[in-house]
Amino acid sequence: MTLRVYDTRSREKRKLTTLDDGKVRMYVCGITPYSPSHLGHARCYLAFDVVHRWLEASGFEVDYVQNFTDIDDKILDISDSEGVDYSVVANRNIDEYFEVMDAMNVLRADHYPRVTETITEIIEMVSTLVDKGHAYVGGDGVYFEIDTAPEKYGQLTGQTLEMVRAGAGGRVEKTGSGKRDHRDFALWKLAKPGEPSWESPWGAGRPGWHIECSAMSLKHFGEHFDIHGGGHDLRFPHHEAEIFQSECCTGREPVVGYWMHNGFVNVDGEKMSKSLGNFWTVRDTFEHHAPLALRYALLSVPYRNPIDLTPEFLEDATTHYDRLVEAYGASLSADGESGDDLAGASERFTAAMDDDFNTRAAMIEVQGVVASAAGSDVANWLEQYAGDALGLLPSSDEVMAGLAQADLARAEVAERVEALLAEREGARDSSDWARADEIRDELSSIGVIVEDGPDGPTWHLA
RNA sequence: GCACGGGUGGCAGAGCAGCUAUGCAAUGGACUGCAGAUCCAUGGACCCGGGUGCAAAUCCCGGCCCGUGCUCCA
Repeated sequence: MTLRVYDTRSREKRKLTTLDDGKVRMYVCGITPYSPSHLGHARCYLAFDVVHRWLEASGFEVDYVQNFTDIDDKILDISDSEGVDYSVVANRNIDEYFEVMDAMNVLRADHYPRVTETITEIIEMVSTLVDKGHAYVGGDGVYFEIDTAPEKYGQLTGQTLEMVRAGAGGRVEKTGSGKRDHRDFALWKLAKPGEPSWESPWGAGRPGWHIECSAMSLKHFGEHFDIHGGGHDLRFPHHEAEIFQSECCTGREPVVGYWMHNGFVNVDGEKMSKSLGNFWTVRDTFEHHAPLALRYALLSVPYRNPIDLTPEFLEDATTHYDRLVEAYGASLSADGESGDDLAGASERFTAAMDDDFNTRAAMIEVQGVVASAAGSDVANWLEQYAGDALGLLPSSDEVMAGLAQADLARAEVAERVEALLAEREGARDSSDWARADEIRDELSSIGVIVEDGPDGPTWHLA
């Protein structure tokens, strides 16, 4: 089996070969914590959580770094309006991020560097770029000069310098007053009065948006690393800017072996975004769907494709997720094996995941196993594939506790239900359907669902 | 406008050259007083027009349509 990964830069799936055999260095652009996490964040970090898990399942040692952009214009806007320090806003949303991601079984990365803890390295990197002539000091900050490395333009998006100039029209003119060329981008922004700032050779200020990722990856991984991930929208300008910064700083290229970009979450066919006002936070979604059901939904489309989110889509996923947990619970409680041959499912699952992490195809195999008979072998299979690899299962303790609780709840009403059912059977025997249905309605009103079968009625709690 | 990606059954959504995708829904049957659940079965799709193949959702060319990027964004 060969793991193949789609690389945005070469626009093809390539066998994964890493700098050091058996080891993967992976950097994923993290959030700017100025608001609670939304479903777009969930999709991204879920996607890379699966990458993380599958790389480990495939025997790689993974060093996973994900940053927090904890100082930024939007954070400052909010901290100003609330009259609190920027760190209050950032920390609040970082805590929230971890809470919702934990709930969705997202494994922790190895490092979560923050911009404000990487200032020294950022200043060093900017200094090097200035020294090498790739950056200049403008009136309001330090800028990277695109024309010093024009050959690096468009590696991820295919755009040329001329296209960007023509296409962006007048809109870019207003950004960055100290730029020589509108395509240049800020490495260091000088502070305006009252803004939080750090001392630098160019005056007090803070880092531009792009430089942090270059500085952090250099700090943690060195001049080259294997996988760089992020949302599709980050390809330009953010990731192309990183290529400029990192490669011009170290002189080593390419800085990244495989660029991976996840597709968007859409609502009614349009990108979900704050500016369109059509976004849902992760927490909102938890109101109606279990965290792992949401995970199920977001993994049921391959990570590169857009997901068009609808209530039906989420309900569908919830149905499947419930079935998965039910099958897992039944298999945990089962004596003996199912007798089904699960080898084919394992093979197809592995082939699917090896093909650029095709979670959709892999989950079809999970659905197949879910539909098979209960047994300890099924429980083991589900733990390995649906659980460890896809992160879709609650712990066995949790599932067993859930079953025990359900038994308890059932026991509490059992006596009364059995009495009513006995009366109903009497009514049915004498063909008194009105009375029988009346009793069924009564049971239904206290949350008991009655189902008649060949061996008499069975019941369960709604 | 330019760049990148996509257009598959009622819906969601895989497949990306030859073999039933799958799920939900639908239809028929079994079971049933009815309902529900379950089981079995069935139908139904590849945006349009060319081209290359023995063979094309699948590759190539040309349209049309949609999304994203070109400005902060996962």
